[in-house]
Amino acid sequence: MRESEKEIVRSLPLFSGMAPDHFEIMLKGSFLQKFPATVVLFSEQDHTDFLHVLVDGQVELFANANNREGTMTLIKPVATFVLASALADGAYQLSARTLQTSQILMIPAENIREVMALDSDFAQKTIVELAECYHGVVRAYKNIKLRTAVERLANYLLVQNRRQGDNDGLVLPVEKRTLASMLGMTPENLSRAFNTLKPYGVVIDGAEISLNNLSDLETLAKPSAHIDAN
Amino acid sequence: MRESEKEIVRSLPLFSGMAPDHFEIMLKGSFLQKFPATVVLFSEQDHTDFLHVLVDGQVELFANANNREGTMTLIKPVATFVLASALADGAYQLSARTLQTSQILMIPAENIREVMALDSDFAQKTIVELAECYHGVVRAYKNIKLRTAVERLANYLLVQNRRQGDNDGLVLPVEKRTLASMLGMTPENLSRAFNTLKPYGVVIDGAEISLNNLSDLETLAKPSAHIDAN
DNA sequence: CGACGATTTGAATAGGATCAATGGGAGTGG
DNA sequence: CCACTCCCATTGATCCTATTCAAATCGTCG
Repeated sequence: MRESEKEIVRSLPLFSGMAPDHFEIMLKGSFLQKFPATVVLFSEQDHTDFLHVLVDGQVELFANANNREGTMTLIKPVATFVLASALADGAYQLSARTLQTSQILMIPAENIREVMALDSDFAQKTIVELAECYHGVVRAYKNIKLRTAVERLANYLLVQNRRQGDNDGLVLPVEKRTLASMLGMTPENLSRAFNTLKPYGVVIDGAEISLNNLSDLETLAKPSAHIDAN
Repeated sequence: MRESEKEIVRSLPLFSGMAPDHFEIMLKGSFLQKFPATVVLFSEQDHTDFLHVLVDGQVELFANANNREGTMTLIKPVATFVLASALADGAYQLSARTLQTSQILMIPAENIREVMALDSDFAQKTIVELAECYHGVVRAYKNIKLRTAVERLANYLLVQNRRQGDNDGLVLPVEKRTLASMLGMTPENLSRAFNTLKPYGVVIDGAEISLNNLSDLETLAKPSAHIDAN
């Protein structure tokens, strides 16, 4: 693993502020792996002893049941995933596939536990990270339970617009069918939802979306600090 | 706080095995409070510095958005709740109300952090508890995203049947309207879902449900170890 | 160019919500 | 003890949202 890659990992809030020797203990036995796009990394029923860090690329976490499949979340670099599984019983709860060529750092869960015992500051950060993962799922759960498909899309657009610099527009970071699955609808329904938003100033050109009437869109979306992420 | 009540709290996996003096540190400044039924304990936007332990009674966690309300989960004694909020930023993500007269122990979050630093075994248990909370929400999220209302009800009945001793029947632990909200449907739709399940051996008599054809019900429900809790 | 998959559109259907009305229990007060 | 009230639960009718199936269009890439 190159120094530059180490620095990328170290820049995560979870690892920043960690003593260098603790960081080295953690990386002992870790390995950085490169995967092509569209590869299934693991399945719900699998078992893991590694914390994963997506260093580069894009990963989709999804689940299957009753012959249906749904995207649960999208991971963008740099971020950890399956933290809870690695720290608890080791059972993945979700399947994962790469959406793009991706580099993933695998850290033995045992190392995490070892450093947590040595470094109570890191233990605290791990707790906070885990708590944030929890809140993330709670948000997603509220989103799908309390909003209609059009509302979910409208709020998604508002969040992306904010993240991409408040330029009254955004570029979709994933294919529309993946977005549809993440928002809990079919691709056909996503297409119709976009049409429904046209009167609210939403103009679609492939993956590029313009938002020409934010205030109307917000009136429809009713964004909530308790559901929508930053 | 009585010794008998302390023992109840101590019986939780999170606190069992904790050294007595650590347990006392944790309880310092804690208080046990009694609430009548139908009382809102806190709201989504509130802020907390306490871990809550439901010692007796029943509590519903719910959320509001767009003039809608939905039950997120039901807490039954003895269990902790809002662990993630207490340990992280202190923001509740959910509102809570009592469904019955309830006794709740409030433990200062600061105490938890203090004992975690002293006792790495407790820190590890806290992590595991938090990871299990996370997995619980992921299960709920998959449940609502991948199953229809009838399937969710069928699986709920199978889980309750198992929990209540595999006696081909069960007693609903909550009012049907609360169950409906928890399963993500209207009371009317729950009523119809029960009717849909009649051909599968489901007989309803108030809160008492008989399951007279488990194998057909399972065929419909397609229970999954990755969604349904134990 | 041709093939393949993603996206969009249309039509029909299903799942679920809403509105309205009725039945049924539990609790209250006379 | 009984009547009354209130809220929960059920049923019917209708509407709306979203899925399914089918077909056409668009884009990308070899």
